[in-house]
Amino acid sequence: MDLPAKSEPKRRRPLQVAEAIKSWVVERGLRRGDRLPGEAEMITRFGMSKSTIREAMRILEAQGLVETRTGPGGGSFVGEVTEERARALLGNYFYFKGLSIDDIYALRELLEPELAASLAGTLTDAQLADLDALVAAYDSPAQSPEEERDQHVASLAFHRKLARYSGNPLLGFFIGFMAQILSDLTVYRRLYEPPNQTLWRKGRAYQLDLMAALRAGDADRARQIMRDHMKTAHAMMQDQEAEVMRRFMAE
Amino acid sequence: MDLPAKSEPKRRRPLQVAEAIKSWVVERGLRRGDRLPGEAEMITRFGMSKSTIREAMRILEAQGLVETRTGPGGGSFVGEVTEERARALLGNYFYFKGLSIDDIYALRELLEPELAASLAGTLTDAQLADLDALVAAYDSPAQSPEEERDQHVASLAFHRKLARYSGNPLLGFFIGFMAQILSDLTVYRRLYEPPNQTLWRKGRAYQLDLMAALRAGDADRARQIMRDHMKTAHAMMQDQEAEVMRRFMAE
DNA sequence: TAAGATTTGTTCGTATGTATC
DNA sequence: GGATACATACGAACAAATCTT
Repeated sequence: MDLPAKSEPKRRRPLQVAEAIKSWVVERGLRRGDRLPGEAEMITRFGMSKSTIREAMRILEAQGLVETRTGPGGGSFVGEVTEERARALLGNYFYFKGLSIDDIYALRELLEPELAASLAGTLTDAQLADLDALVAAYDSPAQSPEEERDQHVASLAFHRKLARYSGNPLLGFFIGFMAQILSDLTVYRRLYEPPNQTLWRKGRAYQLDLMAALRAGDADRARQIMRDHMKTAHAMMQDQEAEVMRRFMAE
Repeated sequence: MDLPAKSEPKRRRPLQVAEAIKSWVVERGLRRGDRLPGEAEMITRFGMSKSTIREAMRILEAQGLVETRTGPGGGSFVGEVTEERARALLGNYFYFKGLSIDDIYALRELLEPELAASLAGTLTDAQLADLDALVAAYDSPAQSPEEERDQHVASLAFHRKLARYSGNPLLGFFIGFMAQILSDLTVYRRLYEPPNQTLWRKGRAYQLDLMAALRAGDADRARQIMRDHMKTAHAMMQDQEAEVMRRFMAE
């Protein structure tokens, strides 16, 4: 572990220590769950105080890179950054950016159809069953605004799950991120009121058609269904206030 | 500012404080540069020790949400998350994910052409001049592997700049993120050796054609040029080792 | 330039909480 | 339950940075 030169200015030491530990993890190719030196050892190795070391660990924890446990056998461990945390951290960036519904849908309309096409015929029975379970939330038309909202959130969960099943981690993350934003937005404001029977019928039809195409391995049809779906969803939300993300995402 | 109940278990207090401060910032709609209470006030407000408060501030700093300065008039301030930091934090997520060249180009081929099309005819003279300056790095064929590498990095900077000029922050970030990964990768491994005259001619031709289409406001042509460009670039890198991102991104 | 004021940054000793055996 | 091993929290003293005069 590189100690920052003892002659370094006596400021921002926690950050320096955090960066040193990061490099150390990379150099050794450490994996999730691997052990890091304990507080006591860090203190002697870096020649810095307990507080400084602890602040460094908080930095790494905040980024999701380490996890810490107390007790015997405890200590700090390399911690894989979860998708949830990555979404939250990226969400903080867009908090200040004034994202619009149009911005999000411009991308969804590009990406979601390709995702659907790429998944056609590749899903396992277990995965298909999971998706069916989410579609089941659409079984009957919503009787109240609350139910309508729940159905919309379930539909976004459907897209997130599709995204996770993608073999492409980048595509999966980008789509999951957008679904998360829309999902939060839907819960925050109460969109989609009042309940709308025609809308329900359409939404359900899309999901069922898509599942059929996915099972059949018909990529072109899956792509086309998703394209139509996105257009409809976009049109539906278009009237909403333009600016989203006026708060930080949950961690 | 919500104080976590004093009866809370005596663990993870810095994290609780950090979350409380986040909510406080959101509730008040604070903007970049707005002042946060000083250490002394936090200590009394939360009834916690200096160390705990400081660890909380390190957490927020690590996420890019606050900045801190010493001295009179100093203190902690709301700090807008920079694009650079957001890229680094998201990069940490993909560090563990084993991203492949194909993953990245699958998305570039979808997104970059639409970016080019959306920018056609919308750029200011100053923006066009900035882009020209980057194209100038391609003026003459590379004489060495180092020069070749510099040219490729310059070309990725060209794409990052295009992305920044996009009116869509989401599209801009996604494209910028991918360019950053490829740029780091190019510097890290020494791809594209030995120098290749034909490649240089092609790369230069793409950039010039694209600039012409952007100036002319010809969206369809810009899209098509970018599409071809992506296909070529993908093919060029396809032989490279599949796995990228075996280190953390620079902050 | 220098001194003083103000605010964060760092240290260290002590005490406490928590999980495992 | 007691012993052990580890992180967690506290607070007072001191260092460093930076603004003002």
